[in-house]
Amino acid sequence: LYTNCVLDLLETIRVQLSSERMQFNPAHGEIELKTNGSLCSICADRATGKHYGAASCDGCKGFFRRSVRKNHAYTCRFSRQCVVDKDKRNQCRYCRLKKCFRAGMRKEAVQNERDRISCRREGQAAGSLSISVLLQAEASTQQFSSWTPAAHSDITAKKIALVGDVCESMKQQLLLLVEWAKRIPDFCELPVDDRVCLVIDSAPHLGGGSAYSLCWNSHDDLPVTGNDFVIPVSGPELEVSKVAARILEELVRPLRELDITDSEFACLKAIIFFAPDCPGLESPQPVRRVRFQAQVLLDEATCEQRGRFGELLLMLPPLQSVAWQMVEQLQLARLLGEASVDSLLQEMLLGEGASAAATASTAAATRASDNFTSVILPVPTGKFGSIYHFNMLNLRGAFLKFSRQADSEQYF
Amino acid sequence: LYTNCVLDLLETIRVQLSSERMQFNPAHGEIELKTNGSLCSICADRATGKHYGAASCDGCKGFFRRSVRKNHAYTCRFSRQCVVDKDKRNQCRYCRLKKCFRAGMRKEAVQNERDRISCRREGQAAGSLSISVLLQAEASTQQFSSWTPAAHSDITAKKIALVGDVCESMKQQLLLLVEWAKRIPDFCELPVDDRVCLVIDSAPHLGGGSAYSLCWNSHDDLPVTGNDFVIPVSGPELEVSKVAARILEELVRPLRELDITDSEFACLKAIIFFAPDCPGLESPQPVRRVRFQAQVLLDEATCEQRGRFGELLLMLPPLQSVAWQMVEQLQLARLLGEASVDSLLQEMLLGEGASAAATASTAAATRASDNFTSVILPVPTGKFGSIYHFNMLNLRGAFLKFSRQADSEQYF
DNA sequence: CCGCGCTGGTCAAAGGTCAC
DNA sequence: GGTGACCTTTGACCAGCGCG
Repeated sequence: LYTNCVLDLLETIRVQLSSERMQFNPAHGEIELKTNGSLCSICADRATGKHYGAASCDGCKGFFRRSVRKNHAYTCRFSRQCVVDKDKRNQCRYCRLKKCFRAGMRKEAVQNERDRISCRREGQAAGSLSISVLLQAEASTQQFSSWTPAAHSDITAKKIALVGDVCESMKQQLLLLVEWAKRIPDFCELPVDDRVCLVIDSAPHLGGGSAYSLCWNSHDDLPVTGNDFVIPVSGPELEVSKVAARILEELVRPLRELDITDSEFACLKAIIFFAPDCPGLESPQPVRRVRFQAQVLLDEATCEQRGRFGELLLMLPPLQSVAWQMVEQLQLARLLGEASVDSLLQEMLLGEGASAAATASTAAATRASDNFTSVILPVPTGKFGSIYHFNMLNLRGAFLKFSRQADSEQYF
Repeated sequence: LYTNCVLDLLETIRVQLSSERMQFNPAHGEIELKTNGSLCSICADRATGKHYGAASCDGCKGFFRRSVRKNHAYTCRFSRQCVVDKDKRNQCRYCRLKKCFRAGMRKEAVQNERDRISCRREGQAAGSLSISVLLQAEASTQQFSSWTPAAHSDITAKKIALVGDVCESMKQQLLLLVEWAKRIPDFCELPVDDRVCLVIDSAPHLGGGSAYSLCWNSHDDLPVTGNDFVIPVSGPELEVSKVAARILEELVRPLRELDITDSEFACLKAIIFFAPDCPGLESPQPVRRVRFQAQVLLDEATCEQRGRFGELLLMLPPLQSVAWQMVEQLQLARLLGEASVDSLLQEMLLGEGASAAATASTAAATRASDNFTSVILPVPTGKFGSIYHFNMLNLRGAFLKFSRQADSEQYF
């Protein structure tokens, strides 16, 4: 459950970061079309060719070689967001090296002595999981998402999110999560019961929380939900605002400072999703194995930047904590009768009260999922009855009821 | 404009030619002693090469750079005709700078400021935190603990832990935690309020979770508390047993498989303790810095073993989750009246109901703390009143009440 | 054969450091 | 706070190697 929230939070940050990048470089499209190969992709100086995997100038080439050779560990004196251009490229070596890696330079391309280039060593012996698989899964899921960063220019036109809107956003993210998981071979090879377990358990982390912290407006520092609502830090609903404040402070700010890449984001998402401690898991070992592969991939994706891998992994506890609080707030609001929690989401997340209204309210979602192919087989009812695991929210029970409904099989 | 370009071009060619000449003339040393090429064209000191367009010594080079960088406007106290030589070059800045320009120095050749090098202080620039500091803190704390691993040969002789026993164990761990923190210089340098925050906030994690998961009996797979009780997986109290099962499955088993070393454990403990997201923290940045150092230390302590660093960090989410559940169970038990939670622990962890009995029941703990030196200053009462942060457990409030008690200052 | 692309290396002249 | 002897980093330029 909490994993889903976390994943949702991540999604929001990722989208925001990509929109931020577009804001800061509005004309990069034209320039790169004309002088694609002649500009250094790190500092925009005149490039002298491809070096270590990226078009770059002699300066960045030499800098990268020296840094890799001497195994330098730079530290940014500011907030790891320094501008790297021709004039300022020598002002922060940490950010320059970071941009080298980000531009595609690989430290394996730096040879010592006069080595022959050992070209064909790059294999996928580490397992079937790879960065490209994760990135592709992410890209495939993106097309289902109705939300686009470019559309978020006018913040004042957006409605303020109430608890119900947050729930709706989480529901949408949940559907996308299933699609995402189906794109990962390791997931498909798991036992069907465990597949259900993982999706259900990770819902709040990836479906709820992550979407918020990622869809925040860079101008106003306000989180934006997947369905185009603004979550105000001080709004009409105190619970929602509290969560928004925590998202900004504990998740958005650190991730913004880290300036997470797409690859890193993809790995982090997989690490959160493949949770071996997921309650009710029949065979945790395969899941643990996949998570191990994912965290090793993340380590590689951070490109030897001192402490970066650790900082990214240390996002998980606050992500879990915020997701937890978010679900708790939703339940609280429901108990107080302040919001009309969608009955589907209620079943999925809160595990109480099956209602007849569920069928109607899930109609839209069902239509959206018509194109989805089935990977998770229909869940045999009653199989989960014996499983009980302490949890503030009995999600498995909720899913059981949900899966008994006729139209629910379409989600999987 | 064009003239300038031409002049610049000429200068470039001239520089290139002179450097070429030097390359082709390995015996230039003798010759240049006679010619003006080895003399600073500003002060006639020995030149160290061409700088900013003119042959000059290090002194004039540095003077010119500083003057240009800081955009200094000097004035001559005499008639702008001062003699500038090796002895008198520091007597008039105006005339020295004038002569620099006249000798051919161009202010365009002075570049922007670069990144710091600061390689000399790298030995201690990594921070005062080190493995040895952490190991020493751990060792110093151990002596206060009454529990010794060797004494645990007879598992059958131990009593089965009830909720009350677990609480008692947590209270002891809390006291040890304060002692441990005081051994870390970075902790002592924090503001007093933030020190209190960290201790209180990490109490469930370090006082509860990790203490149990690490004090387990290797023969019988049963967790053992600090005060020599066994936590049964299937015991009279269902809540306790559930926690025990999770501890074994999610914490003990993975840690046992990893075979965590003392150094790694010490780092992990510091990473958990220095939580920048700790509610109520005044200045999170120093805490984040210390945690960064700690996680880098852990990375180094894992000795390049593939994936080991990640696996260790991935212990934190389940640790947080178990700690959370444990405290929740204790509160549940208290509500049901099944256990007599020690009033001190109740205040510290559950944040409710100050009781007169607290003084009596903490007598033993107070005696034990007589030897502790005071590092955290007495907490000014009322200072935390305005701080409120959503938490399942209002620990800060609990601590406030606790700190108002007369004997509580001894703990810090 | 020769040019091209991408390695490696060199070292003048930039930079920064820190007792004085 | 400036000075300057002393050290590190930068990047324009050159050579070597594999390839089409």
